[in-house]
Amino acid sequence: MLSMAPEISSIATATDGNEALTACESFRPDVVLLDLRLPGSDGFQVLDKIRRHSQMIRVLMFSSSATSAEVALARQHGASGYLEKSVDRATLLAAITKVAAGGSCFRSTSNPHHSNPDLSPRELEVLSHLGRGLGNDELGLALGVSGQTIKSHLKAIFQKLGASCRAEAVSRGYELGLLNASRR
Amino acid sequence: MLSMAPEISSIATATDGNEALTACESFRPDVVLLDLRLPGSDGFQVLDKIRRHSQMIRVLMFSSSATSAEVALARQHGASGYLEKSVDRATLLAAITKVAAGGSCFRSTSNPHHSNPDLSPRELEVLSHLGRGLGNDELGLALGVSGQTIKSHLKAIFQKLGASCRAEAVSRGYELGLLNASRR
DNA sequence: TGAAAAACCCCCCGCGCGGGGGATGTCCCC
DNA sequence: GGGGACATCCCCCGCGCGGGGGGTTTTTCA
Repeated sequence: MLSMAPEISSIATATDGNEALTACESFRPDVVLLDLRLPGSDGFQVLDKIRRHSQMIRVLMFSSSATSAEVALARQHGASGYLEKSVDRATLLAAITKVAAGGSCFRSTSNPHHSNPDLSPRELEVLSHLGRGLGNDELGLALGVSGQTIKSHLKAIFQKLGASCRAEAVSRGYELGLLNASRR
Repeated sequence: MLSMAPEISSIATATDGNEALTACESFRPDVVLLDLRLPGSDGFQVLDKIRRHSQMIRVLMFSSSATSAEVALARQHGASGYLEKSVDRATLLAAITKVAAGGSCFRSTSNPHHSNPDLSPRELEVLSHLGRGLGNDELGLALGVSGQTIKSHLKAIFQKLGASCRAEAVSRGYELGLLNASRR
């Protein structure tokens, strides 16, 4: 996959953690694609060592499965992203270039058009009220629609933002500049 | 506190002077936060050994109390700063980055300007992970405690922030400056 | 040295959230 | 006229959140 992408040069490969570490020292890559399950050692340990050795090297975790706990751990340990191995070529390449540019990429499997999460006006309005601690019905009351409608909007919001719950949607709202702490 | 600061990586911890010394040799940190009262040895002795071993490593003394004699001693022995343990999060982080950049920080008493609904360090850490869409058990996994403990912390967080759910807590976190959108 | 705060863990329980199916009507634009 | 995005509304269902109790141990600090 990588060899066919003109904007990416695959400069080294490794079959275990030690190889990866020595390769990092030798070749100083911009991005490391790191498997979680490695022969002999834990992927997170390798991640730690790479990060400890150089903050310039950005690490993209690459695993066959993605439990949210593992994704959180990866983020905590300083990974720049987490991808399932099942992702398609375009998603993988996009993730690598994004990470290389200093960005992060933690959930991209289901939503290929995540670069600009254009929420509809109504969805933005719902999002802006999410941080008030209201239930679906109360929110519906505030916006003049039924609670079921709020649920529908929320489903769309979650998918577009790559969120799994209201709290994450709010967080992403702030991260993406859709929400602003000063205005309320 | 440190684990939540994106610009700072806590690369090692030590429980006594010897551990600190070996850790310094192994990890070559930019800055060492050094407690004055250490089990077995005097903090100043450890400070001397670190400085003797490498002038590149800058040491920030960290003590529960700060007599002016101790502060003066710390300066004489080559410490780059002296902080009381009661300092707030912002002061500590600012001091570390300043020292890392080659500066020094010896002012003991700091601003009582503390309008924050003071969450405990652990509560702040939990709050900072709330926007990731993790459940209580997953969150506990990420922080190394049980899901029940997360629930307990959340109860306290909700009460202190006046929030009724995770989403509202995240929102208040951003409003109060406890969370920052620029962390990645 | 002792009280207070913080961190940790456990129980029960109701119900609302989130995820899976749908449907309908309105715009707009090709 | 038909396709697409948007907005509205409905069903079912599992389970995890939030709220109410109860604890212990460790750390902090006066």
